[in-house]
Amino acid sequence: MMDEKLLKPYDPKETEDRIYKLWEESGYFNPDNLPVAKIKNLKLKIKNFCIAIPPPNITGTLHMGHALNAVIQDILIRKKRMEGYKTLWLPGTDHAGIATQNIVEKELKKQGLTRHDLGKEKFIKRVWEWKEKYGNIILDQLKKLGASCDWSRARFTMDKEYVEAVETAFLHYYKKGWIYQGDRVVNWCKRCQTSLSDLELEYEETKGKLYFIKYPLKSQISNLKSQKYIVVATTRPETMLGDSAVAVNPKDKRYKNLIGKILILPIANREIPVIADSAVEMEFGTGAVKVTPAHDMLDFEISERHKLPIIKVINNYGKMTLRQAQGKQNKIIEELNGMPSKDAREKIVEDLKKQNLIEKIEDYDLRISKCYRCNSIIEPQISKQWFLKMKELSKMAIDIVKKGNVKFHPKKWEKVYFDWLKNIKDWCISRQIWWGHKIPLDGVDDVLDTWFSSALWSFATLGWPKKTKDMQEFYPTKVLSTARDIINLWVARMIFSSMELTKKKPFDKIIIHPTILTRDGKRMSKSLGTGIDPMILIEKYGADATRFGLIYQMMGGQDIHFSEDATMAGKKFANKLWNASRFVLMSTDKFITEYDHRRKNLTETDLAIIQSLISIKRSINNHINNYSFGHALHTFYDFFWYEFCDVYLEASKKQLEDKNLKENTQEILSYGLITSLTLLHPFMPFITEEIWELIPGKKNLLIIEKWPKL
RNA sequence: GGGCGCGUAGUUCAGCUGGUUAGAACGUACGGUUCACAUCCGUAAGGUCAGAGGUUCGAGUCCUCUCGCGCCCACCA
Repeated sequence: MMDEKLLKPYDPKETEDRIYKLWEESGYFNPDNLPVAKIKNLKLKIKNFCIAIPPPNITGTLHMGHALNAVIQDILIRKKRMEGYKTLWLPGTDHAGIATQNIVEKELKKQGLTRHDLGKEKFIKRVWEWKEKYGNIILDQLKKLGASCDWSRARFTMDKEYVEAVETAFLHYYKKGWIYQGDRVVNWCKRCQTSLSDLELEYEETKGKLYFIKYPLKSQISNLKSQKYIVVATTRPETMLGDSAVAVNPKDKRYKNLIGKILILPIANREIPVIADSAVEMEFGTGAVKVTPAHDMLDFEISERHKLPIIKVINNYGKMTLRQAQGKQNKIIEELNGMPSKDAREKIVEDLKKQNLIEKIEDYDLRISKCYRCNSIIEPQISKQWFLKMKELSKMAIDIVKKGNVKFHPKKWEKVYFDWLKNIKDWCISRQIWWGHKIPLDGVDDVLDTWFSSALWSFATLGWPKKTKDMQEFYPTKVLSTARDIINLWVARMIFSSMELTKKKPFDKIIIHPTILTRDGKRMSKSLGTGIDPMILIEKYGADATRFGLIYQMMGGQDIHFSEDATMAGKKFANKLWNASRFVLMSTDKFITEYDHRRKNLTETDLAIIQSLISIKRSINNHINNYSFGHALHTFYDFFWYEFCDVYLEASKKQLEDKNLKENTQEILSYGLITSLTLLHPFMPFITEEIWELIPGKKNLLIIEKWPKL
């Protein structure tokens, strides 16, 4: 008897939630419930396969990149589960320090409140409320996509056990002497009121000016009578009040006789020395650089070498603070004090012009740094921060990839990784925000860089530092699939954290997936309105079609110029599959998973389709193993539509009427359909499982059906 | 300043280690379809493979240069 369902066209909306529930109730997302986990025979070595999801930030909802990444991981997981591995996909979310704090602050602002109005305790409570809401939305969205994660193991980077892991890691480094506190010039965000690491900056090219300023010599030099001053070039004249020297390159002949001489710093009227330091580029500007240790990283390093005083002239809010700056009290200094640094620049330049101390002003293209979370301009600023020594850690991270024990796919991304690690500076791990892991030392208000905790993700989620069964079974994990923009921010740090803390690598392979751009190749962005919401695609076309659309366009490592047409094609394809299945199920009630093609009495058409099936099984299997998901899906699509449907199904109509051919034809139809559903399941899990439900004679859910024999 | 990637039909892309008249999808045009599917089937038009030079019996595929587009990194103030 035909199932009533088969009379209607395929409806993803009616199907998907029901099928997902079926999976959840089966318990098979949890590796401990899989048939393989019940095997008692000790001789059989159970193979494990684990992926820890890159935890989405709780700042909002999933975007297309998350969706693509989730589908990639789900394909790998579903295939391995069908291959009989004890398979775990561990889900979770990230507290995302600054990003989340900012977004909750924005919410408060709508009510006219700041975080200071609430106070720390109440504010943090608010953030937890936000987390409850959005953390769950994200997990629900992953479910909508069909992600077969073990939700019973879901983790959050600030849950109780995770806090323990973070503290253990910190203390481990601390005891080793790798964590130290010190005054350094760091990237300071005036809005977020915190330090940021170099990786947390974004850069913007802007048109600026290069100011050439004359710094007069205190005394005339006998053999160089014409020399009355040194000209320095700067893009930031307002910082000059904090200068404590002018530096030149020791090899620079132009300034040879001036090294050690004293200059009078204009406006401040302070005496500063001319020093020699090889960090100075002779070719740039005039070859003489003003040294402002409190507001420039290079200058700070120079000042350490030369033991120069550090004079802070801009405060944490970007305003001039000139108590230390002046030599002699003067009117201009008084006026400048408290002024925003931007205004101070104009005022200073104006005054220098009056004194005839500006030689020239040139147009200059410069690159300004901005906060990656709030887009404010960064103010390099001296402050007391915590640092983690990178020397040993970066070496470990380099070695394990060099040896080939951790592999990038595509391989070219190794270079990005190596280049960063080779020139790495110590990691500033403290942040002056409220939302995050507290630095475990008494009396410290700072929190840890959010990436410090993310760096522990692959093992903290499995129970580290405890010696859990999960750590034994699933660590190291097998694959990390992620976006290229966090190779250093996250992947590299995960690798060295793991090498040091667990003495094992965190994963074998790193898949760097394509970035999803708009059809015109622009960045998808919410604020520009160029983004596409994967949930809307699911609503319109269904989750299978959405998955299809993403993967179908994922050819090679090339970025995807996303076109909704592919999603629409996915919906059409789902319908094609549905109708073809209807036809097969109306024509036969056999259940054939393997077919002996050496059997006689086959028509040419029979032979051709059987040979195609053999070849696509192999091809799809290889493509998935090589992470060529797009190619795998194209292979399946072409086979199923143009060979199985257009050719074989059409031919079968006549063959079914022929008594001598009928049985064979039925068997081949069944074998073809069952093989197809199995191969397609990792890509389009809902519809394949739904059709599977209708197949007479099936024993399991498709989710644990055996992957076809090659 | 350094690095990476891309430029193939109107559009989005395949084309692996160089080898027969360069492929697909979508779009377009025309035709068909009561028999699983109009979310269908069939037919057709469309490309000096960015440009120049080179290696080769043979290059979209390898090398060099040029042009165009995109991305990343860097302490030239």
